[in-house]
Amino acid sequence: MSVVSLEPSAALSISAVEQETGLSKDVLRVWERRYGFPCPQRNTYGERVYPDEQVLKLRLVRRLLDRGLRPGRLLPMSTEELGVLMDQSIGEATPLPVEHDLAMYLVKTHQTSELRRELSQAVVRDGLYRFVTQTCGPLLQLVGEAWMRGEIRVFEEHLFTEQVQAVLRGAIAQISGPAGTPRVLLSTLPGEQHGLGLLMAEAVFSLEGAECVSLGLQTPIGDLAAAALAKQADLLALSFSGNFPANQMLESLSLLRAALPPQIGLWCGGMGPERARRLPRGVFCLSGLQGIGPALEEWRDARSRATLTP
Amino acid sequence: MSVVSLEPSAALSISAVEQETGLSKDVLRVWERRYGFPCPQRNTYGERVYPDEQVLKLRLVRRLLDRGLRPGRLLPMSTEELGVLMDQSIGEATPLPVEHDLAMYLVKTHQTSELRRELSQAVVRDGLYRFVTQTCGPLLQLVGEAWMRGEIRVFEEHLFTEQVQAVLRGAIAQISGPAGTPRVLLSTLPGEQHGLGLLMAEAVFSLEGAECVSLGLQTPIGDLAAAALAKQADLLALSFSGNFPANQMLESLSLLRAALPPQIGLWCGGMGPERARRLPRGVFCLSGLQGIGPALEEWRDARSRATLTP
DNA sequence: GACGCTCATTTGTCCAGGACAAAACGTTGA
DNA sequence: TCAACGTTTTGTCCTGGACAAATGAGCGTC
Repeated sequence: MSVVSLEPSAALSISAVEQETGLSKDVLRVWERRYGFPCPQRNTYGERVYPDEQVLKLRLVRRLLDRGLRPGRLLPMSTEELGVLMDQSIGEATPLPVEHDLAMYLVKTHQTSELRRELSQAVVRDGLYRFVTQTCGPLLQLVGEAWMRGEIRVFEEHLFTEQVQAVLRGAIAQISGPAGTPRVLLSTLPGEQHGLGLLMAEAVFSLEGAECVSLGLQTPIGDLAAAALAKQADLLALSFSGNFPANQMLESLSLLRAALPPQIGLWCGGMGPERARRLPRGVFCLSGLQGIGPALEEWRDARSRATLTP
Repeated sequence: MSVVSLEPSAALSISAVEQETGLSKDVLRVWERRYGFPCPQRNTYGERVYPDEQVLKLRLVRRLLDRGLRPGRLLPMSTEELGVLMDQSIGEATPLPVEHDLAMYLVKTHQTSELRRELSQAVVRDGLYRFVTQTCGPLLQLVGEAWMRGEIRVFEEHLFTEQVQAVLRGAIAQISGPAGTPRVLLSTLPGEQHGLGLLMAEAVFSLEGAECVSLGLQTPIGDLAAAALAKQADLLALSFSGNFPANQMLESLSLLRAALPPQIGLWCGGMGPERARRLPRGVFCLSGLQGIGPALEEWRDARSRATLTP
């Protein structure tokens, strides 16, 4: 009945592995039956006990699954082969501008206040738009990749996130005016843990003259539709990180499109939708933060045309 | 294979109920076997389909479980009887100051910018300390209770949370100095979704002259220990909402206490620990936000005594 | 009355292995 | 390039039995 994982190098129960890897118990068992991996030992009571290396491999598999690879192909491979695949899909480490190098250094040495100062300076120096698109976005990606390569730990990513969030929220508070068109409702779907993408989008939307109403993270679908109506939003914008399960994203977008009145636009952005082949009808995919400006322009054009020629 | 919950009044699959209620599939099935509740219908494929009312009742049961009651007693009861129990454990609805009434009205009518203005004014008028302890805290509880009674919807709570968060973060940014004693690391455990408690604590800690480093929500246990060492924290402060599973809280706190060097204090606060009978040795429970000041004072006393008489 | 012990009961998790829908894939034809 | 269709892969759900851990009750001791 003990559930939680404990000592550093202890072997884990099936529940603990479920938590660690995000793979359900059913999946862990059925993989073992079908592919022969994982092949946990058993304790005295016949319960599965997963050695650390297998958990590591499972985590790798999980990441590659999220990138569209399939279990039947991945599970027979060795940990090394999986590592190679992973490197390929991450791509070459891009050469860094100096300031990004500095930021990564500050993250790795936990110099949070210095990091925040650098970021704040960058906002003032470059302006919010360039800060978001050229500093924030790339940095976020760098940190994410460094985490995947195991170069930084979770808490270091958290420290980084907090600093960026503080700077961004401060900047947004300054520029957001009371009114504007269109009125944009921002949020993420349940399960999405990452909020920086949303915050960056809010910054750019505000800069482009839209009125932003953020619901924060993880709003249930029904509530998104209800909120859009209640706040009389023109657009509903959703942010997806790269880890968000692709199936769930597509399914939820379909449901949401159906639940939403047709005149309310449904836009989405982030690593999730950019990797998707095709989105449901009536769902618009923003191509990066830079795509927000042109998209808004087009929306306003269409709107004024519709108003002028009824 | 379809998983996600959908239309407003649709009945839910076992996976959806697991997500909604936090009760595992195994538990849902074994309760049905043992107590005859829940008693879901079946779809064409023989899969369980849970009507809304049963999900509602399960949610109630879940809450009461977290308060120390036991399944064998709760499950045979009717929804009404459970409601009575719930009311008892919530306590009488406290009479509201007028300003809280106004805030609740603004929440229910989705007047977000008005709400934010009111909150900002309150900060300036009453000072941050009184704002946090006398406005923010009680309001948060009111909103939570209103949600439990079904008076407000999830998205309305989200809108509220965003406004409070914005105001709090703005205020914290202004007061937080670079140094101070003790150095406090703040976060929540994985699974904790609510961040306002943490933010309020950060505000009070900062006001009391401590140096705050926030890790944001949901930091894994191992990373909390690592972060405390890396940032040379004096205290690790964790926030728990009332929904957080009591068992998990106690178990995690034990683990954490063991993983942390003894000279680093482990403090916790929020609805979770306040209801707990007894916490693990070496874990200190803050009694509300007002408890932070005295606790810090005592910590500083103990510290200076230890330094003076080595 | 506080504490420690044992024993019975309650409760959550785990297991096995079968079943089946939905997603992904591959092929064909327009 | 796209649509339609059969095949394979894959995740989730099912049943019902087993058992350890948590809880509570009863009892004796300090």
